[in-house]
Amino acid sequence: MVYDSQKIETHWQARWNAEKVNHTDIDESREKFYCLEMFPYPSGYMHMGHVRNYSIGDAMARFQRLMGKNVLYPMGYDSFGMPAENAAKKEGGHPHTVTERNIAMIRTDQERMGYSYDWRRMFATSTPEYYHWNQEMFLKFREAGLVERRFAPVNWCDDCDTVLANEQVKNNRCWRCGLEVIQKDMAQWFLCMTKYADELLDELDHIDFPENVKSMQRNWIGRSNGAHIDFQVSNSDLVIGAFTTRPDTIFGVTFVTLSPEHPLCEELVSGTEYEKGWRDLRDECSRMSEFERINLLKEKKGTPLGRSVINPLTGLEIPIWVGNFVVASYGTGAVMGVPGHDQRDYDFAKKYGLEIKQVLSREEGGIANEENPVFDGLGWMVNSANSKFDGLFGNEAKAAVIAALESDKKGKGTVQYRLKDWLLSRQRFWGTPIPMLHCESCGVVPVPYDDLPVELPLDVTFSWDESGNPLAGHDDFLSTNCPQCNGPAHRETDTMDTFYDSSWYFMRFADSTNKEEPFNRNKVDYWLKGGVDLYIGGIEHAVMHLLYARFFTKATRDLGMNEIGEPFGRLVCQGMLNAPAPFCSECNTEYHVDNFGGTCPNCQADLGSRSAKMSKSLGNTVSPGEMVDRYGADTVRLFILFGANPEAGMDWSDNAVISNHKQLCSIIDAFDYGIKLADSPGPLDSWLLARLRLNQRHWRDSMDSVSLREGVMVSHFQMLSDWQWYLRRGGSDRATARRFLTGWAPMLAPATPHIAEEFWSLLGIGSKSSETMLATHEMEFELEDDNDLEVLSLEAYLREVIESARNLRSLAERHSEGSISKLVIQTSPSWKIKLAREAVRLESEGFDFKQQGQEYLKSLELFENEKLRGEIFQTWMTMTTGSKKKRGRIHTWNPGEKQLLISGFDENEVINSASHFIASVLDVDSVVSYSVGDGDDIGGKARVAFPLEPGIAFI
RNA sequence: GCAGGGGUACCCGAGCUGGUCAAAGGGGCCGGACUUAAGCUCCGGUGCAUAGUGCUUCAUGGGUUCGAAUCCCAUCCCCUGCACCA
Repeated sequence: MVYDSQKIETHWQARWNAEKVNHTDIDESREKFYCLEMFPYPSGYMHMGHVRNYSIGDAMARFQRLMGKNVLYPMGYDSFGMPAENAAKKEGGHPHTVTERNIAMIRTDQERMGYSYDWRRMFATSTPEYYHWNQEMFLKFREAGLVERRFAPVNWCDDCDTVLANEQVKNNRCWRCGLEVIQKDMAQWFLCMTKYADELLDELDHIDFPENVKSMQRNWIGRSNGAHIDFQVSNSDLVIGAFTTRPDTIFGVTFVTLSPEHPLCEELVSGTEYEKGWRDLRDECSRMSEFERINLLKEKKGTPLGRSVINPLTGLEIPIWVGNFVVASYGTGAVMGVPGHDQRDYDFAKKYGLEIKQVLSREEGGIANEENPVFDGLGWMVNSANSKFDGLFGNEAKAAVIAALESDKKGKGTVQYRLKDWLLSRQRFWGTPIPMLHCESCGVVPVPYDDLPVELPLDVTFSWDESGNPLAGHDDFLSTNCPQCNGPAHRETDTMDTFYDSSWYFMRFADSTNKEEPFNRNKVDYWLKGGVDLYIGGIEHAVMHLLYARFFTKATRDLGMNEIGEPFGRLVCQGMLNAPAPFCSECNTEYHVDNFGGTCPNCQADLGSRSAKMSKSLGNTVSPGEMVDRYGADTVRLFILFGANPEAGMDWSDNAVISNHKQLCSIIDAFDYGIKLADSPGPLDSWLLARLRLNQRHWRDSMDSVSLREGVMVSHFQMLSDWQWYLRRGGSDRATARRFLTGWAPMLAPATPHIAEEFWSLLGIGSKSSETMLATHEMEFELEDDNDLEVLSLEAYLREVIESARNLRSLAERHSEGSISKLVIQTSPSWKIKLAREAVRLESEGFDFKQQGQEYLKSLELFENEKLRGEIFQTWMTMTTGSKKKRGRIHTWNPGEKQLLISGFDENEVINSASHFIASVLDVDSVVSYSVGDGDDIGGKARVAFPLEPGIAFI
């Protein structure tokens, strides 16, 4: 068979399509499997990262179909967002046009790869058919009290001309364009995600996510238990609330520090000599970029406010300061200073000469001394103003302080989160319009359900000259009437964050053509029971998308729309795809591939090469289309899956791609040859079929646990090398080959489906209708035979003997004068075999060789032989207890070898019947094997002959 | 600083519920066969020693054990996330 990948692949893609083999619907009689890849943004052609993502998903979807599961495997497009707007500006068109074109491009690429999506379910989020339901759910959330419109300082990106959610700000820079964000006060729409903070956090303990993802989400939610403590300002009604995780240190508070932006500051200092100091510090902080402010090396700075507060438990007055290290947005923006037990407070107190008080002891009943670095662990309370606290430890101490505060109404135990509500509104065009109106008399009013969807106008022209949101200047869109008073009103022009779209798309896939509601509850409950069974995507969404989607699922559950709770069962984060890039080891910098072979632009050193993440900026990308044209989709898929397990990073290598292509060619040769064999049963037939059964089990286990690399290793490598061994050993039977190939073809399907389907039809099994195609085939596994162990072990024994002989051959050459022409093998004498059987039998009965072994040996008739007695003893010990260095053979023989020993197989027979083969493999003229004593002791090897380890001599 | 994940032979990478581990598989490199010829295909080798058993190896140093790549402790280094978070 000539391997024309283009022809084979397009042929089968057309057939699968025509026979609708990938369509799935609810089938309660079968176990379901929902396989999903993270929603792609259609930015044009598919890139290698996509290829990796989908090749993993498709392999798993196909595998699960072979296992008889009812597989939901959909694809769609997350098509709202900025890039389409920018592209439209560039071209002077509409984002809608750009988006439709890009979707067509990526879909063509995906189809060419042979991914087995149920395309009937495909949708794009930028269509009114989808975002209609975004809007409806928004209104439902609002009715449930989950939507708020608040005036709040928000993160603003000037380049993107919009606000950003907290999650979308990385190192104070926009996650999309990298520009530094600034703070702006604006009225914005929020989704109250914090109401679900506890559930989002606690459920992580029960989800099958990778640890690093869980860890990132825990960090992000950032729950800390502690106390809110009210400090009354002296001679005033004002109260400063502070959050602390260490209420047990309350008696060590010697000052209170406010953030420079704290609203009370101005009131406290205005008109006093301290006002200037505060204003200077505040202005300095606001001028500073966030990057400078979080710089650890930066010095702590503060200024007193000239006022004091009262410690609620001691009644003592302590000064109020302002500190540049206090973050306004965390907790209350005020911190109680405990320099005795907090390093940061200690440094601050030292610098400004504030009092330092130790109130915790390292030992029970001990005392507390000033230490630097400070003691910030849990300890026993000492020096409390109220001695009833002294001696309390850790959590007990915290609880006692909280109880005292609560009874005095001066504070309470509380929980603080780092997680903020989800800032939903964006001042952009290409997103879901927020379905709200602003009425002059009624205020903010929701659009009635019947008037949904609020559609984006298509008669808008984009250009770089226009800044801001085109909706704000579009009168047809803007002006409307208030549904309550029928007076004039204008529409909300903010649109939704696109993460909203991807927060429920996995539920829409269960029912993507529903025109009455977002999705039918029964369908979602069927497909999403236990969550998406396998979700594959990048680690970059660990916090944002995965957290939003989890929140959404819980919120819709509480609206009665489903019963799921957690959207994703098993999550797999695929590793990076790397390719070589020029690298300067001096500057530790990678450069564009154009610099290959040149010198470092910075230091002029010769550039080396290093693997780096594929990126446009380095130019080290590889075009999937080009690779598919050259080698075919199956080769690209095989390379991707065999290159590394899904979670691991992998390096692109042209050589490896070529060698994978060769591997496919070899597999084709195997099928071509195997299919043409004539009836010729032989001794190797049972071995080949036993290997098939063993390989199938390994393969199934590996695939089942998404260890695709191991799976492919069995299906595309081990199976071939077993087949080749069969042929080398003279196997050549039609019926055996057919059974083997029939069992093999389905194993090839997950990674290389086209070639597998081709084989299936070559075998004459498939291709006639959808029922007989491999794509819909449910795999049957041959039961493992009781004899398999022995059959496999016999051949393994032969390979072991050949292996040992091969190793000895080169040594033997050095010691022999002429050239080597003959191999003489002496197998162990029968008494050694008897001992071995005896040892194996006893071992299986749990016999204690250390205690009773020698005595038992002496009881044997064999031991009467005085001439052999020494050797018998030594052999027995080697078999049973072993030496200091090496354990007894009864512990190192594997089950198969033990089986061989017990079965009483004849080593000489095995070797002699394969003598021609052994001779050819070892390049000798003849091979002869006999038991020690039945022939000459060549080379004195009788001595080393041991059961399963014959003496080997070359002459 | 906190948290998560790592450090295995020339490279990538498995193993890591302790013994069958000088350590799978692939790449690279070396050798052989085939061929007119190969960058094709097949076979073999790839820590050192060696007519087999021996020695030294799985970041470093200790420990547990009859026995450690695997378990425990400490140290060093790398990657990722969070971070003057109270």
